[in-house]
Amino acid sequence: MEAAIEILDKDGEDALTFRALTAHLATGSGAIYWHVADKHELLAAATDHIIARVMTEAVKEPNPQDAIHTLAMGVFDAIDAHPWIGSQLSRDPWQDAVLRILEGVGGRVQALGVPKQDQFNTATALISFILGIAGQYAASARFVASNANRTEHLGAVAAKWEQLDPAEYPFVRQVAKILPGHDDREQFLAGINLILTGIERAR
Amino acid sequence: MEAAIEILDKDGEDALTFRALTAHLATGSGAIYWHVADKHELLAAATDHIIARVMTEAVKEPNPQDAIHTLAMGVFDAIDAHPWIGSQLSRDPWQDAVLRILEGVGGRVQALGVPKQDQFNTATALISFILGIAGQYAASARFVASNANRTEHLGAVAAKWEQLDPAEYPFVRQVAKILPGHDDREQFLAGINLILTGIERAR
DNA sequence: ACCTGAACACCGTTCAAGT
DNA sequence: ACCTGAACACCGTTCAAGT
Repeated sequence: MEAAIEILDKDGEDALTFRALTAHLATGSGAIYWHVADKHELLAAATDHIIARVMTEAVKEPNPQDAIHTLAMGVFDAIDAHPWIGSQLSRDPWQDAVLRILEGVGGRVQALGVPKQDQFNTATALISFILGIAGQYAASARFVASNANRTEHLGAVAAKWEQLDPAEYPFVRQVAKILPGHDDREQFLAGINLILTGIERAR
Repeated sequence: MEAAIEILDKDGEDALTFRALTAHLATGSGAIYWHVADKHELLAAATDHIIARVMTEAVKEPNPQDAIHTLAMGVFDAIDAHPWIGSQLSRDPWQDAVLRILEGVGGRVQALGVPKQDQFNTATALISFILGIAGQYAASARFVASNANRTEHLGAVAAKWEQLDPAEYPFVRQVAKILPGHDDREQFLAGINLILTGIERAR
């Protein structure tokens, strides 16, 4: 598990192959298959390994709104530190790691006083948003390895957006100016707050 | 393009290989590579092909809230009809198809009267939620081919949830009862409405 | 019970050679 | 300009054989 995470963190998700892992552990592929059913289970276990730590740390917060914040930011930071988690989370909604997040979010949704029949839809809405961000963030990370060429990459995307047809893409052209300077973290928090406001209002 | 979509719809995303496509078109792999850079571009083009149609159909609606509804449901229905779109959308946030959705959503967010500095975060929050659902829905579709064993599959998931430790997973155990009977479409709409309520309130 | 590692059945992609 | 298809450099997974 640790060896797998090490490879994923150092060289990205494509670098984790059974051959790379067997080389790293000086073993045969059969040895790994004895402990894990397939590659998907390997990735899911590695993801759960990290998310589990994030969740237990976020448990302390007593205020439900704040708890959802810390919880969501915990997931965000985990994805930031290990971008491959983002792809894995958005790939399979029923893996253990997602279950942990659902429990954490769901508990706070309950504490928020959301009526019982709305709790499932409310919690999964938050989860969907978080997983959506996860996938997007992972995709960005795949393009840009270092933070140095991140701004460069966003600049290139923005330049492409500004060359779109003004009649067809007025909005995209307008936000192209904000894109290179925008803060992912703030953007994520804004989304969480939007949903929290919706929850509060609906209640 | 049509041949690729045909294969994807009939046998799922794993079935689209260059070998399957060349066999279907009675050509060589080089012929495809002449028109498309790589597999990712092929998938992105196929996705854009379908999303483009959805978007132009949703343009008519004058009321911005209703427009966001039709637009989101259009994407949802497209994923329902072609589950591979879900994976593809959540994989790359900067592909053409996502840009189309962003423009559609962004325009309505503007029409909703959201202050200029909040429009980007608001529109991308909606996009993130939609892409999050896209990934999850595609994952479900990967597990269950027909709708017949969908309920069966959800029942199995729910049964697993109910066997979790009551102390650690109280919320998940509680919603396990609702899971098998729940309606994805309604769940999706509830999420959209939650965000729309948040937008309205913030304004 | 757990590990070895060759072998199998695939992939995406390239590129010299054709028309 | 566009296509052919063999060849390359990989994959995940299996399984007889070992300890």
